[in-house]
Amino acid sequence: MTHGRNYWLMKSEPRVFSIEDLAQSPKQTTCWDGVRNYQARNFMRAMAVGDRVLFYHSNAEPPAVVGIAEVVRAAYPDETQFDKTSHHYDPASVPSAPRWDMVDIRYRQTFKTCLPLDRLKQEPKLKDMVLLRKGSRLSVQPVTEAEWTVVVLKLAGAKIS
DNA sequence: GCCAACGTTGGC
DNA sequence: GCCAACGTTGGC
Repeated sequence: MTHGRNYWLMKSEPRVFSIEDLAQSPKQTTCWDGVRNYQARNFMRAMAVGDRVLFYHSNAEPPAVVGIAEVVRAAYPDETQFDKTSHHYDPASVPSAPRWDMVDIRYRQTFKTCLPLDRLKQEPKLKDMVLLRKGSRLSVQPVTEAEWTVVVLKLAGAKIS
């Protein structure tokens, strides 16, 4: 399982954009706009086409990893930063030096049963996951290959994807 | 709806 | 460059 690819986790509020919404998007693909945190942006800049993403529902009942997506386009400028009508408009960003980037991700699968945050916390091998760190709010974060394997194979019982 | 944890802003 | 004030995130 050494594909040279990297693994990530991305959070979305299902009331705003759920994994079902992703599955029903044109080409089952969406651009991940609106990220306005430098650390999260830098992780997106480190993404490559083919990287895998755990799709996480935050502010949900229960909060949970619900499935898998993949990166289909590497980082490029998020146009909403220049759109005055956008909630994500950033007046301090200029087109000659865009401050905020986004990537495109495509749906791959929804787990038969979601993996609630509580379940992840019970797994000793996941104790160092960024998601489980106290106070961690990063909406885009790295996942190690070992963590990916535990989450996808052991807990979700899915085929590696 | 509460609030702890964290990031950002801006006065000094 | 410090730090108080403020805004946001996200579990509970």
